[in-house]
Amino acid sequence: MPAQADEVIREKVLTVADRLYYRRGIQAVGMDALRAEAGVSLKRLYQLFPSKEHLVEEVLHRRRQLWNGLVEAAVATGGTPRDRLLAIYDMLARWFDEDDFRGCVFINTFGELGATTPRIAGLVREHKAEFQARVAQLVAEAGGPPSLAFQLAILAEGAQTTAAIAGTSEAAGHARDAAATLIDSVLAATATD
Amino acid sequence: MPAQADEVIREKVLTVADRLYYRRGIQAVGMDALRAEAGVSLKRLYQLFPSKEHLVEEVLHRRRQLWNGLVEAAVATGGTPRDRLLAIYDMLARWFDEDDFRGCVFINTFGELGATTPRIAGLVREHKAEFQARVAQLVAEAGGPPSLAFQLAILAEGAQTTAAIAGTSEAAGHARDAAATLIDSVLAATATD
DNA sequence: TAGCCTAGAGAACGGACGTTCTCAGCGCCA
DNA sequence: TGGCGCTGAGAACGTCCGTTCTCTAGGCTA
Repeated sequence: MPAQADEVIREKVLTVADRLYYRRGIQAVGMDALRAEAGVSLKRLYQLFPSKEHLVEEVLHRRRQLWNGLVEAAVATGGTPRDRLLAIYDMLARWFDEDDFRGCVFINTFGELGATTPRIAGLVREHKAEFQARVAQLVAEAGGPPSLAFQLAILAEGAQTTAAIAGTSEAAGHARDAAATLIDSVLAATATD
Repeated sequence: MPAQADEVIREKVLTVADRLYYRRGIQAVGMDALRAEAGVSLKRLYQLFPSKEHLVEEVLHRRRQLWNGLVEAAVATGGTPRDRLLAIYDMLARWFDEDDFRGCVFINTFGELGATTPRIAGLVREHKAEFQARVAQLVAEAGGPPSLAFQLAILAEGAQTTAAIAGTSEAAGHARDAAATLIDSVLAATATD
């Protein structure tokens, strides 16, 4: 048996790394813990990923795609542009309620490594910029101005941070309510133009 | 000369630790770097603080008092309750514009140590709860409901996170605008009751 | 002046971590 | 069958960190 195909092992390692990093923090999870949990030899680990930093970057890349998928799934529910924007906060509420929720990976990673690892800080910045751009697109479809998109993105960030630290999911509902108020306020104003 | 008084050295160490921890992250700053920067012997360091964790807790305690002072100073500018609430976001804008701004210490520390050090996670939670309570008090004085206070607090958190990651200070202005909209929306609604 | 207490400088210790190396075992092809 | 190359297991290496220990020098008291 030629061991498992590289791609399968890669996925396994990335999945395990994502779970452990998210639960305990990146610096707290050594390559050896990863090896043990994933059932892979250290040699193979370093064949697949040249260094821990490369591995971390791939984990973040996967998280980014996962996040984008969640956003698109929420937005795809259809309805009015207003509904589609608010669906993002409903998605947040479901996420916050998961047992192992511990905040936004990117915010946590920025706090842990942003100061010492510029590459990682850049990845986090790109991810957040991408989300902001998506929100701006949805806001534009709703006929709202870019400033509303900024406000809605800030609400989403604040909800994630607040839910993580407080350990409760209620922030999602409050953010949703605030978003609805902001959207309606702006659309009412433009409607009267 | 009996060396400097303990209290003076304590302050010096705490000031240096705060600066280095904020700039580089806590785990990235060893006790030896602290010793070098503060010009104190390791012996004295461990006489003043029994462990690194105790030192970190004191640094966070000082940051909490500093933050509370900034909030009170902003709020003390007077004006209507609405003005006093919005003054918090003006304070944020000034803070974000400082050269060495790198986000909220508590959010960063939660991301770095929250998963592994429950005591520190607790301190962060307490700090954020205290801020929320203060906002709730100001909202109550403005005649608004507790839900508005939640929304305003989420905006403040989101602004801090967004400004830190993006490296720009514009989030404060957007958060302020959103806060004004939310406040006016609620007060208009209660005014019609 | 003699002895003692304290402080500072830095070595030392124990452990953790990222990364590399060794070595024994096993499949594969000539 | 015999050797080659790859594999996994884990030891080893170099470094760093939190914490403690040692040693030396100097000032204060008697």
